[in-house]
Amino acid sequence: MDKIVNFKSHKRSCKTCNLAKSCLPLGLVKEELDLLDKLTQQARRIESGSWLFYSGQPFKSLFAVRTGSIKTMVVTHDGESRVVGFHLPGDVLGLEAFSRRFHSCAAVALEHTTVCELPLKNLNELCQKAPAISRRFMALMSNEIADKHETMLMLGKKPAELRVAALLLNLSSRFQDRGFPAQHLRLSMSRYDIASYLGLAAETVSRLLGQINDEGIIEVNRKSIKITDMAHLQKLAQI
Amino acid sequence: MDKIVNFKSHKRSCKTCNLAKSCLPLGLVKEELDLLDKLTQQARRIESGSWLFYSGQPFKSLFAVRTGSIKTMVVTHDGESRVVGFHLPGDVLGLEAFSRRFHSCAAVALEHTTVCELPLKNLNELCQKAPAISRRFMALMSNEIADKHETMLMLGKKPAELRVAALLLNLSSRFQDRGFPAQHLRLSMSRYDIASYLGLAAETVSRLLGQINDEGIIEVNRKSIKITDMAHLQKLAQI
DNA sequence: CGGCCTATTGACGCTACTCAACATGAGTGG
DNA sequence: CCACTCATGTTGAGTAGCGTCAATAGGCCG
Repeated sequence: MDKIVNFKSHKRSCKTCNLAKSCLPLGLVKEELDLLDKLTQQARRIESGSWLFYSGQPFKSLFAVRTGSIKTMVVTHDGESRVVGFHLPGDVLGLEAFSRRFHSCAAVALEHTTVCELPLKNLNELCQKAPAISRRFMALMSNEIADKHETMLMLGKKPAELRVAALLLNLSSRFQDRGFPAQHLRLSMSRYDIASYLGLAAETVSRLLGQINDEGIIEVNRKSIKITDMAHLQKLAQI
Repeated sequence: MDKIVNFKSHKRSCKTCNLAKSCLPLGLVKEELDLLDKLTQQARRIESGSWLFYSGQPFKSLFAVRTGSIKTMVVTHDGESRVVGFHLPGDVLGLEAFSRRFHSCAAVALEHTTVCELPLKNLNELCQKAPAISRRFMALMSNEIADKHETMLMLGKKPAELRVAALLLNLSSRFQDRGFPAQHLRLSMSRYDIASYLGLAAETVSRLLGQINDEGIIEVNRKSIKITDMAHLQKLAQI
């Protein structure tokens, strides 16, 4: 019951990676994947709590999560930071830096994590050679914009219980997309991270997880969440 | 004092449009602009309050605001809607639909507005012919992601006064980018729109505008805002 | 001039924050 | 293996900020 979810993708090539259906390679043909493989660097390991990139750092590479998970956060002027996203295997990071040439958020590993690195240097010519890859990038970015819209919707004045329920469902469905049971989650992020992401206090998150637990909808045990009444949870999240 | 700001760009070509420095054409060379011009359709007029596109509509075109202003909003399952963005001349709309092939938000004119239309149909080959245009799209999207991060930061647990001050400053600087005085704003959106965007109640927005007015930092008169103490306003917004 | 929509202002209540104490688990060293 | 420490999570009490409801005022249109 400890490590319910354990993303694995030992393959070194995009062509054979089992995350290909959600990651960059989606929809690309063999020739394009070959180009992509040539560019992709050896996987990089990141310890829990250490940075993949930080806010203000020059934009050198894109990253794709291979195993583990990562949070992205923006830092306010007074030094405090807010979580703006949780990223699972197959997710691509760094897209927000294309225009400004430096990262406008920081990425921190939530656990032992490995990522694939795509140096920007060769990315431009890659896009030129294979327009499909270019379109794939646009699709990823456009998805991210739509995602942020969803989140903004939630952050604006929705009751706290709804927010927590919505996050659980979001993670659940993303786990499922990656081939894992939708009913069992292992939250790699802390209550503080969740609170920051949802615009709540950590105490409130803790209280509400307890409350939803008491209502018999989920079973909470620290990082482990078991969804026992999916329909009811969806009702809480107004889905 | 009524129509302080009145964006004008009568030219029909991207090459001569006075918004080119903030709009799509930014950074493109003559040949690329010619391609863009060939694609761009006759400007379209939209009455105040009517739709440019709505949520769920098939993705057929991108739009660039020429004159006027537009709000984008997402609709929740229970029918209520939230504003996710305000768009001024030179802003490009519809980028969130690239991936899903349908619009995930709705766009509504806040006043008499004209837009340039770029049909998706020819967009793909355009990107292939001129990779710089493709890169420009990516830059616009990446900017939008970074922008949404900023907004999410604000929506998460910032005091109401800070949110209002931050929005005023955001609009002010965007007006200035377009060659208009930073001190005079004409808000084309209603208090309800502002409230929805900031995750507040309309009454709260009204109260806080009044409060900031009483503090001698701005002069509010319905839609017209005059910023009299910029430094103080920036302090309120913690910038 | 009259009706309508938007904005303002006031009173009240509730949600979620803050501060604080406490519990629990993970990691460490003896 | 156990005791200790520290980080993380839980629980409780009190409170402030903002939302809700309601009434009123002001501008804009026909």
